[in-house]
Amino acid sequence: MAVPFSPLPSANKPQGVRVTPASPLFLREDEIRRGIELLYFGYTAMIRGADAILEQQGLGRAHHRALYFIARRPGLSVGQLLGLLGITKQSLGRVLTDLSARGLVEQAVGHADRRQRLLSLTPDGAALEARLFTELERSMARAYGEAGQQAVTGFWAVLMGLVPPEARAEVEALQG
Amino acid sequence: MAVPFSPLPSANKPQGVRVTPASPLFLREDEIRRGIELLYFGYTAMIRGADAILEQQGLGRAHHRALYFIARRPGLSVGQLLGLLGITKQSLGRVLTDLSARGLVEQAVGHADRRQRLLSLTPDGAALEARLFTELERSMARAYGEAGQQAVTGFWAVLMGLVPPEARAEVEALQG
DNA sequence: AGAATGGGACAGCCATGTTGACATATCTGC
DNA sequence: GCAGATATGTCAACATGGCTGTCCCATTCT
Repeated sequence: MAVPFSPLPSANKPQGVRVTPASPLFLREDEIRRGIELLYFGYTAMIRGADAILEQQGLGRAHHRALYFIARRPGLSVGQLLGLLGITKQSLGRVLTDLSARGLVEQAVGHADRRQRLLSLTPDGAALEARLFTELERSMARAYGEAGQQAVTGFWAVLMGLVPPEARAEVEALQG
Repeated sequence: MAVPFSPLPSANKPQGVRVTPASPLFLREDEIRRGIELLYFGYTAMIRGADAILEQQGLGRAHHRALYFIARRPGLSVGQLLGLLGITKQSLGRVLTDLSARGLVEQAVGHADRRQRLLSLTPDGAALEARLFTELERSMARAYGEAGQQAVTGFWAVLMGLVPPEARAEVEALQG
């Protein structure tokens, strides 16, 4: 995947973003609220980038989430995807029906367990997911680059801390 | 506001969370995807905590967001809230009508400009917002505590980097 | 006075979440 | 091999919370 900086920003020094560092009393209400707000605005800013592409395809964010995870773990089962998204069978069913009807997602019968339907992207689906990913990547790479390598580690650590401990293994597994 | 740790965790050492640090090639696709996924799971984990309280009140997440920002900036105008939420007048109108009808939000005529409606929470509204905030705080404080002070600074820096530069001033202003 | 602005309200549409019930195919344990 | 559990799909119905378009009123600005 293309690295959208050439040359790479020097890895350890924050570039454009200056944030006031967390104080030693970083559990005060103000600093908690700062985190809540930045998480809200940062999250919405990141996903908003893909909306134009989705709209032009007549798809929504729910379709994007499904495409994303199928791209990330090709061959995952419907049940696994359900677990990742945390929605109901019906909600996901509509989305998968749409994506199959448009020829973006394929289903294969499970090898070990023939009840399972293993999901993967068709070439068209993969192409669309790549376009969508490029949008997310643009935001995220800029933020990483501006903040610096060390900040990225902290970013990951706090976010992983937000995930309930029971659910962390699943997130890690996705990234193995 | 109660700090839910006593004593405070030592401020500089990550406690419970171990994340593999970002590599010097931290703009590779894998590390971008890791950020996207952690942002998604972290964000949803944080807000999910308040859902039970909202449901028991017959309110939704849209109501929560409005309550949150009115609590954060009492006396803000409808237009300012509209700008923060990034939704349309109609969508916000429904929410504000609900909240006013339940006696959670009050509107006062603007002092400088009498066309404006300045929003604030009633005592009941403030009490509900405090309960909701406590839920978010619980997640966030745990994550901060596990990750450590330095990680929190990095967390902020990356998130601020995700916000488009034109919008950063508004986020900062909220937190001034 | 006339235009622009802040806010409210109508009707209606769409995406995406929910519950509950039920059907089918397949697997697992006894 | 049969009984029960599991994976998936599907139907109907409903709620939330976005959206558009239009119109209106009060107020402010020029």
